[in-house]
Amino acid sequence: MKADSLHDDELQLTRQLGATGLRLTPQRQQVYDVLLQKRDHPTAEEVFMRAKRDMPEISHATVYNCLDALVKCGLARQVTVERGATRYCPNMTEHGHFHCSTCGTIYDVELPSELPCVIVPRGFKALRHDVTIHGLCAECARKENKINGPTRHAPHRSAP
Amino acid sequence: MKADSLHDDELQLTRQLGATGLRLTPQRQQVYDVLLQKRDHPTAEEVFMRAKRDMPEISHATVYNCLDALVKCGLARQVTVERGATRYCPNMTEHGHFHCSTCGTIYDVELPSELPCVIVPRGFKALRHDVTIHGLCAECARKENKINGPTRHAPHRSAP
DNA sequence: CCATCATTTAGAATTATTCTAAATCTTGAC
DNA sequence: GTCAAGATTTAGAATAATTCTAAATGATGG
Repeated sequence: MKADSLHDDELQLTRQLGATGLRLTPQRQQVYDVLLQKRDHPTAEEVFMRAKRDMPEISHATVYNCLDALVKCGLARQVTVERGATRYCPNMTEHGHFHCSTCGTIYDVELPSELPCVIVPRGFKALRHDVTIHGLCAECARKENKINGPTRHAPHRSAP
Repeated sequence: MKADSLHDDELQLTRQLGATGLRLTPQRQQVYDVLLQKRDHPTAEEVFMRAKRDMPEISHATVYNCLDALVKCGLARQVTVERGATRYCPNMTEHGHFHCSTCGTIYDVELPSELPCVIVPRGFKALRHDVTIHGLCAECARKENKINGPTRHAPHRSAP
């Protein structure tokens, strides 16, 4: 299964890059692998450091180039939940992001299948969307309760 | 009406800052005024330049401080739609943002009143959310059609 | 009036991203 | 195959965005 999915990923990479008029290069493959290996929404800098372990000559500019190429060809998304470095996410299924304001961790969260349509002004052309929930992750919420005393439980959900 | 709403804004500012344990200062007032005067989602740098017109001695760091203070006390939101400088929005009513990928302009868009709940993992505490739609504004969509030839009209809406 | 704490300031420092020019690689035409 | 054209990578410089620092200023409570 592992080998198959690796093969699938590589196939996808070739196909999607090709369809966008971009070449498959060892660097782009390496950057994509890094994204797939640890899906913790790394910054470009973090991708750079991880990619260097296997490819010590890779440069900063190349990592940005590769990330941009992956975004352009539809294999990764930029994730911008707060001021500071942009993060990258290779999960291209429909999902949102939960951002813990305390520890900064970003979690993928499922979005309801029946999403309501947002009416955009006449003539505007909507292509994609991002949904981010800000709040506290379980661990940080627990720690906060210890300090401030527990509050009544709100249901574990949030609009939208 | 103008004077009244200005007065209201200032009252709000004092109240909200106070409730958060922050002081009302001329700089914070000036930065808030700048946000209210032109609601085009300016960057900190743009706020800085506009604030300087009336308050030439104001510094960069102070603008960041003031913007953070306004965000903290609930009078402004950070808007992060893409890589690069964070933008600021004093519209605190429930709304999303439309980001034109071509010209970069950001528009406030209404969100449906009946937003579905996003289920967040057990123990997580959701506090607020951001919805961004990416696409083309009317003008950029029109220009693109001129170049590529018109395509069939998609309905002017987008999930979610 | 004094002590304390918050805020502002200029500018340095740091972080994030983009740019540049040269080197390398790929591809397609011949 | 060989060559030219164009794409990609590289190191490092340059720029942009944000944060930090230490000193000065301002407000508040006793």
